[in-house]
Amino acid sequence: METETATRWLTDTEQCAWRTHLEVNRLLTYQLEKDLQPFGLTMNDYEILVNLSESEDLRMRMSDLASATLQSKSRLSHQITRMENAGLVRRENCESDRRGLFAVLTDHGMETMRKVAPHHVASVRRHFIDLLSPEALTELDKALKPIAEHLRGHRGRP
Amino acid sequence: METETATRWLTDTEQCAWRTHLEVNRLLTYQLEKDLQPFGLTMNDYEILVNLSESEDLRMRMSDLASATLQSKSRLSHQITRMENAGLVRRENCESDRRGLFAVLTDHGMETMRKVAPHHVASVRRHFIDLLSPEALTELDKALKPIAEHLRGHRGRP
DNA sequence: CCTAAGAAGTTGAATTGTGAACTAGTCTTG
DNA sequence: CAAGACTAGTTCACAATTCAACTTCTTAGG
Repeated sequence: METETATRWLTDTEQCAWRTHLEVNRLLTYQLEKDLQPFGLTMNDYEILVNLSESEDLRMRMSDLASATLQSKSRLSHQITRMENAGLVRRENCESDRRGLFAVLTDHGMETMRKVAPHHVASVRRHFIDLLSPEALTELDKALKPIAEHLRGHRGRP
Repeated sequence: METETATRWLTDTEQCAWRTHLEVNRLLTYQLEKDLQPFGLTMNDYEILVNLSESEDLRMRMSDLASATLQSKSRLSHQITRMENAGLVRRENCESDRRGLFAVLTDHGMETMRKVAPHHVASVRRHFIDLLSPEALTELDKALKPIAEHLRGHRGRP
C-alpha cells in the first residue's frame, strides 16, 4: 500500500536549474557530435579511442571497456565491430582467459586519435570549459562528484 | 593552411570536471530512464507530455514541439506516431495553415501524466536535486545558463 | 574430477534514430 | 496571377541500440 505522501514538487529555482541542466546536456552533446562529424567519428568512437590510448599496451578487455564507457556488452560488441571495419581497433584473444577478448588500438586508430584530439579539445573548450570561470569549474566539479558517486552506487548497469 | 597553433590541452582540473560532467549526464539519464520504465514511458515520451500539458489547449504544432524538445522533424514524427498508437496523443489538422498539424494531449495522456509525474519528480530529487545544496543549485544554474545561451546561438538544429 | 553456476562475448530480431527525398501548402514578387 | 522559393510534415532506406537467447570457457562445491 502506498503511503499517501504529498509530492514535493520542484520549486521554481529547482525546476529552472534542472531544465537548464537538461538543455545544456542535450545541446552540448549535439554540438560536440557535430564538431566530430567531419572526422568521421562519433563521441562513442572517440571515447573508446581515448580509453584505449590511455591503457597499458593500448588494449582493454571488452567488459572493462564496456563498463568504462557505460555501455551494454552487446552495444559495445557491435560498436567494436564497426570500429574494426573502419580499421581503428582490432580484436585479440586473451591468453589467460580464453573466453576473453581485447580491443586493441591499431596504428591507424592511434593516428586518428592524434589528428582528431586537438579539434575535439578545442570544441570542448569553446562550448563548455572556456565559458566557465575557473571558480565555477571547480564548484561544478565539487557539486557533481557526489552525484556521480551516488549514481555509480545505483549499479544495475546497461 | 592551418595556422600552427599549439593545442591548449585541458588542465587536470578541467579534465576532471569535464569527465565528471559527462559521467553524471550519462548515469543520470540512464537512471531516470530506468525509473520511468515501469510506467512504460521513456524520457522522450515524458518530455513531450510535459510540453503539451503546459501548452495552451494542450496542443502544439509539430515543428514547435520538435524545436522545444530539440529533436529533428523526422524523429518527432516517428515519436508522435508511436505515442499516438499508445493513445497518449493525437494529431489534429491546423485550420490556419493547412500544411500544419497539432499534436494534442489526449485524456489518457493527461491521466498518464498525472499518475507518472510524482514518481518522476521524486526520481529527479533523489538522484539530482536533493544531492545539491540550495547554493550549489543556484550556482550551477548561474554557471550553466550562459552555456545554454551560447549553444542555442549555434543553431543548426537536428 | 564432475557438475552446476556464473562470467565473457556474440548474434539476431525488433525498436528507435538519422538523413535525404518527397508531397503539399504558403509566400513573394515581377 | 503565375513561377519560384520556402515551410510543414511525412516517408523511405539505412544505421545504431536494445533485449533476449546462445556459445564457450571458468570456477566452486561436493
